[in-house]
Amino acid sequence: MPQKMNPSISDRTRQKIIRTTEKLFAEKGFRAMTLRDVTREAKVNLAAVNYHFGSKSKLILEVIRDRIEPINEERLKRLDQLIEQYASKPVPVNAIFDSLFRPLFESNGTGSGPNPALIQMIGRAFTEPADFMRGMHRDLFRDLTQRYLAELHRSCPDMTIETLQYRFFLSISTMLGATIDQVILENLSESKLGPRNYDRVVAELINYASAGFEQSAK
Amino acid sequence: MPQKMNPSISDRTRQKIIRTTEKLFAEKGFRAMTLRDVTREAKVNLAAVNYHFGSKSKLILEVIRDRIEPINEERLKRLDQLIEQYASKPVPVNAIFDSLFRPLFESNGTGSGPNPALIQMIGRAFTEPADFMRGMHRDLFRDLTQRYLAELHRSCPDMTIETLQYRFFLSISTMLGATIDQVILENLSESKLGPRNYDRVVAELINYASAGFEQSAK
DNA sequence: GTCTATAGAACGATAGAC
DNA sequence: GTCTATCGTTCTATAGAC
Repeated sequence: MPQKMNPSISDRTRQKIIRTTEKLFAEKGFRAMTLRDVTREAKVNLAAVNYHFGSKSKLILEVIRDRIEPINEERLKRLDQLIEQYASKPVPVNAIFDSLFRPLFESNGTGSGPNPALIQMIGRAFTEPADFMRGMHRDLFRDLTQRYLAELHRSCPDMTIETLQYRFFLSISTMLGATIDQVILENLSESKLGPRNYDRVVAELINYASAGFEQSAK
Repeated sequence: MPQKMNPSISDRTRQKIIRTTEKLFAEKGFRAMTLRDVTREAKVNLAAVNYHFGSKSKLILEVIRDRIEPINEERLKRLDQLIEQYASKPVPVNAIFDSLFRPLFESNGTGSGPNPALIQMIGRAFTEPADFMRGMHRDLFRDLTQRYLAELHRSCPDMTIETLQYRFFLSISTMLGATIDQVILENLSESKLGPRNYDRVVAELINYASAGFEQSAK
């Protein structure tokens, strides 16, 4: 039976599988990422995946869950800090989006700066059409969404709930698009936007989404 | 040898394959969409796909290309109309985005109103990680992108080229996110945003992207 | 916990009759 | 142009030795 309580033993195998899964799922999606790919690149035995994780589905679900949960915790932590900081006054929209977007792009999972594979993997997890993903979306994001919608409503009290939901959805879409494939960005721009300048990407994303959400211009 | 010149003969088989491919690729992506699925649902023989299209890859490339090209033509037609309409003055950003987004959501491919499967398929085509898609992205969108970037530059002369590219990329991301999966939207909103209210989606999308792009608020 | 070997199923593609 | 039948490949998953 796989044990999850003692990380000091040699579940280096486990960790190698997780890291390689993250990378290959980000690049290729669920169906195109084969266990043979993963085990070959991680330099572990093919049978190790089923021993440690039970199945391919359970592997990918566990990897995604393990990566997203700390990010969502960090998001809520920052949101709470903002609410405290602004006392009872509404938090500015761009500060709310900062707390929502930045933890994703700063997340590493290993402890050393932004992790492109992880960022891309989370975008992929959202657009992955495999059936077994549906339930996970709800589990991981329902409460978070309600929390952010409530806070945005407090900041934009004149906006109808429906409009608020539409614009929040568009903001999430923008964030996901910025994570999935920077190759598209390179193709579209024919410029040097690609090389993982996440500081700039995050800053642009927060400004863009805030302006789009509030639309005080029009 | 498959013939493409005479649509009056019975390539009803061809058409049934194309429509079913569109639907299943939109739902499941390239790898998870099997030819057995397609031919079963289209009620044609399994061997018909290879007879008419040569291979699974050629099938999906042909379907995507046939659907996207008319949309891109319509986009450029509307953009030209705007330029004429505004004489030599810069075209407002929201009008530019209108010409870019609306043809996608109004596209049908069959001649009768918005086609959800087609809209979703185009979003899927962008996020599809399969290797053989890369070249197609560039073929179909490089010129279009350059054209729109040039026009947006004329409307926002004070914006640096780099910023312009970043924000245009974010606008494309927003559009794609709005096409791919309305199930996510339903999960996130727990509301009745889902039922294909494309008029509302397009209007919100254009306003959102225009405001995000210009950011005259901040 | 790691390995080899393989079962069992599904896939894309094609040969050949009609 | 449509069909049946099947080849060859690749996949997930597992049995069993070490």
